[in-house]
Amino acid sequence: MNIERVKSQMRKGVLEYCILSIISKDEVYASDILQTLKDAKLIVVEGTLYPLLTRLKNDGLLNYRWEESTSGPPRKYYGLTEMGQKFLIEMDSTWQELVDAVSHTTSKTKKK
Amino acid sequence: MNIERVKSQMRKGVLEYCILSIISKDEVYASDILQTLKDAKLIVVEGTLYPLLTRLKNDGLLNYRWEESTSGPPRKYYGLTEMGQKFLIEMDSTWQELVDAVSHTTSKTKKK
DNA sequence: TCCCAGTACTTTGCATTACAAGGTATTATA
DNA sequence: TATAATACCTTGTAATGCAAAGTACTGGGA
Repeated sequence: MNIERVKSQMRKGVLEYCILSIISKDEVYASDILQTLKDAKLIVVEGTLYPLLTRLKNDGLLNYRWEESTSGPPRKYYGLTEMGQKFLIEMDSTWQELVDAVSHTTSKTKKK
Repeated sequence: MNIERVKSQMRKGVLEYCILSIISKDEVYASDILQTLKDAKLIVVEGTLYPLLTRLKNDGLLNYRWEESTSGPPRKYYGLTEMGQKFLIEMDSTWQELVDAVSHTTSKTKKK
């Protein structure tokens, strides 16, 4: 048991939420997402992100278009589907409820 | 993909944190913990909680003492070890950092 | 032309763990 | 003795983050 494992565990739950949110703001491709998450100190690696994007796409929350790049292979630019937008709104509340629940549970007041 | 699965995923990461926090406030046994979590709308079932308590105990964050009950089998009352207390403090920051990271990532402002 | 570096996307295998479901043990009551 | 209530424990499954390795496209230099 170490604090890194805990951090990783906590990240897990919010990854999809953050990724959908990032995509909702801008059409982006995988490396953009990695960079944005890294800027926010949410460390994620390729092996995590790609399968997750594929999953979200298969679930109908995302779609993408190929775009040629001048410096390498073509990129997949992702965007939210209508369903993805609705889902994101639900996730907003879900996250907020969790934050409230945690702050309730961890408040300093003793019960009893 | 459904919102329930997402909720469950988000819960995962904070369960240990919440449980340590609950135990830090009071010596409690499993049913107390379940009730407290339920009150905070963090749904957890026995099959989740017991293995988790055992894990935290094996990691040296918790200890317990048996106490006779007047209405059934004896109960395990859990308390935090010194190490558990230190760990809880680290988890406080970890959680706060995550909340900040998420709010940063999901803020409405477009980058670019 | 052939190789190499850089970029981007994909796949495989593993370890962790929440949960459902069922099991064991103790006590009180009928 | 049953039965019910309470409490703790175990097993099997599915999901999934991550490390590591693989595939594929582009452009520049020998």
